[in-house]
Amino acid sequence: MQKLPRTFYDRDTIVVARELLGKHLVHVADGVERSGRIVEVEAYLGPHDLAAHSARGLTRRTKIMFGPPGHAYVYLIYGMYHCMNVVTQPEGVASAVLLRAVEPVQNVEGRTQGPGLLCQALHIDRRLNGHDLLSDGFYIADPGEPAGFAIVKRPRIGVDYAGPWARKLLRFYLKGNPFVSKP
DNA sequence: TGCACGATGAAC
DNA sequence: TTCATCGTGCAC
Repeated sequence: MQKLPRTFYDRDTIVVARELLGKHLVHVADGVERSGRIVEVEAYLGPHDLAAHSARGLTRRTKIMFGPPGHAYVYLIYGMYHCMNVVTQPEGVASAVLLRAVEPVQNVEGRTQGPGLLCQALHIDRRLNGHDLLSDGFYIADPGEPAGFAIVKRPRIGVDYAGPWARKLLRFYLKGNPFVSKP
């Protein structure tokens, strides 16, 4: 299975988000390799996107989003769940793709439909924040499946406070897939 | 130094 | 609809 190259992430965030669907997220922890097929994502376009953390500018938390593409941006939300993002576009452009749901592939226990559950099932926490996704142990790969699936566009979840940005169709998922968090 | 509030999920 | 639970960002 081919690991995605840096150039895959160094492109327009919406393009990267759509093309991440069907790819496999792989994480090796405690000698166990866990992986899931990405079925739902959301694009966050900094710094003008009011729904993105990067809208507040460069801070200690968001500095990863401003960094080079192909790195993981993992943060704690509501004090109890983690969210996994992939940094996109060149260094200095604060944009990322939130992984919202995966379909279990290998060594996955529990549910994976939703950003918090996804991280829990694949043992992802904020120790992985800033991790290079081209390294061994934590990466995204192309399983080489034929691109035959339909993609659905919807507004993002949980960002109603973001005014006009809340209504933009920046959430993408595989049509009819049972592992999508909110069809 | 203090405090209001989430890119959530599960229970009621 | 409500609540658990805590790091972050910004006001004092």
